[in-house]
This record gives sequence, C-alpha cells and structure tokens, in this order.
Amino acid sequence: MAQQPALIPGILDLLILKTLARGPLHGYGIAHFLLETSGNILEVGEGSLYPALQRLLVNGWTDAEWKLSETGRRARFYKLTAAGRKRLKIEEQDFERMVGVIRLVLRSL
Amino acid sequence: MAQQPALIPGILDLLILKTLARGPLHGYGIAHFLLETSGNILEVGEGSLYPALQRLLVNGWTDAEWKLSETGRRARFYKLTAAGRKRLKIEEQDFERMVGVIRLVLRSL
DNA sequence: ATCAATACATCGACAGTCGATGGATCGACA
DNA sequence: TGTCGATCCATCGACTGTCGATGTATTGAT
Repeated sequence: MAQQPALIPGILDLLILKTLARGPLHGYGIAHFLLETSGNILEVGEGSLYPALQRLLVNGWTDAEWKLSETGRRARFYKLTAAGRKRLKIEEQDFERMVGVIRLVLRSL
Repeated sequence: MAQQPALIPGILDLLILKTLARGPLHGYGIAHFLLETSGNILEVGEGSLYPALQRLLVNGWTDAEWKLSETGRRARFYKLTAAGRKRLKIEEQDFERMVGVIRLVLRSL
C-alpha cells in the first residue's frame, strides 16, 4: 500500500507538547484540538498519536494520570512536566530555525 | 547507534528541486550549495542525497547526464524537467501551507 | 608521496508515520 | 430493546526517509 506523504514529518511531538501547554488533556482531546485549530487539516491518526504520547512519557516530558473526562469516561490525561516545558521551548526554536534555513534556500536565486 | 534528530525531515526533495531550478548540477555541487546557502547548517549526507536524487530521477522530476565538471572530473549532472518544475511549485506550496498550519497551533492559546 | 577535495554510490540501522484493527463505554434515537 | 455514532484506549505491520559508515576513483596541491 502506497503511503501518503506525511504532512507533519517529525514535529508531531512539538504539536502535542504545545497542545498540552494549555492544560492536561487526553489523547482523543489532543487529536481533536489539533484538527480544530488547524482548520481540519491536521488529521493525526491514532497510530501516530499514541506512539508519540508514549515517547513523551518515556522521555519525562509528560506524566499521565487516569481521570474521568468531561463526558464521564475513563481517560488518560497527559500533563506537561517542567522538563516538558523546557523541551517545548527548544522544539519551538528548532522549528523556527529550520523554517528560516529552508526559506533561505527557497528564496535564493 | 542513536540517530541525530533530522534537521530536514521530508523536505530534502524540495531543497534539491529548488537547487536544480538554478541550473543543472551534480550531487556534490548540490550538497555544497545547500551547505553554503544555509550558512553551514544544512549538512546533507551522501546517504541521504543520492537516494533522493534517485527518487527524483525515477519520478521523472529530473533527468541526468554525464559531463565534465568545472574541475575536469566526470560528474552526473541532474537537470529539472518540466514535470520537476511543476513538482517544485507544488512542494513549495505544501511547505508554506504546512508551516502556516503548524504556526496556527504554536500561536494558539 | 601523500593528503584533501571532488565526485560517484551502496549498505544496514533506525525512527517515525500511516492505515487497519481491536476493544470498551456512553448517550441518543428508533 | 437494539444499534449506532462518538468518545476513548492501544497495538500491529508496512513503508519511507535519514543517518553514519564504507568503498571506489580522480585531481591538484604540498
């Protein structure tokens, strides 16, 4: 099966980190927020989302807690740690730096 | 061996296409141009470059020709095709669109 | 003679995304 | 009552693309 070219290659972590900076949220909520905020562009599949969430957890950028969501269901809420907040800043800077460098090439000529 | 986080995830093709829009060039020259233009940031390894070049060729975005380089060595010059020029436009737009969407999230809150 | 730069290319390891799939719960509606 | 869509968790295999290492060969400078 041919793969779609990824819209968001490598920056999913950044997007999640930023979403969690607004407050603790569960996986489904994160996907929902990203979809809404992007004007229905960023469709983060669960097969991308949960590995990413796992990554963040393992790296200590988030911690997780089971709670009840607004709708009354059990949900795992992820929360930014202090390290996560630091990491977010770094990734934001990296992103802007990368965009800047690429623009340098795209605008050359 | 731990992998370095990729500086340019998925947009190498775009960078190469753009470089070739300035005129036919060989692999080494492309890497050199990218390195210079980016202020020594974009270090494209040969293990990334040549597969990418192969990709572009197979997709018909470029065609290749063996010539003598400025320094008198045999070198394979890659040239943008008409399809490649179209593709470049598309990838440039995709890139800007993606950056815009990500900024939407990064600036939310 | 030797070394750096120029030039090609391939290999295996690895990370990350994708689509598909599976399960469970809840409210609404027929 | 049954079932359906939305909410919520998670894993799997397939695939792409990047990376570092490695190998070859030529040229010019030291």
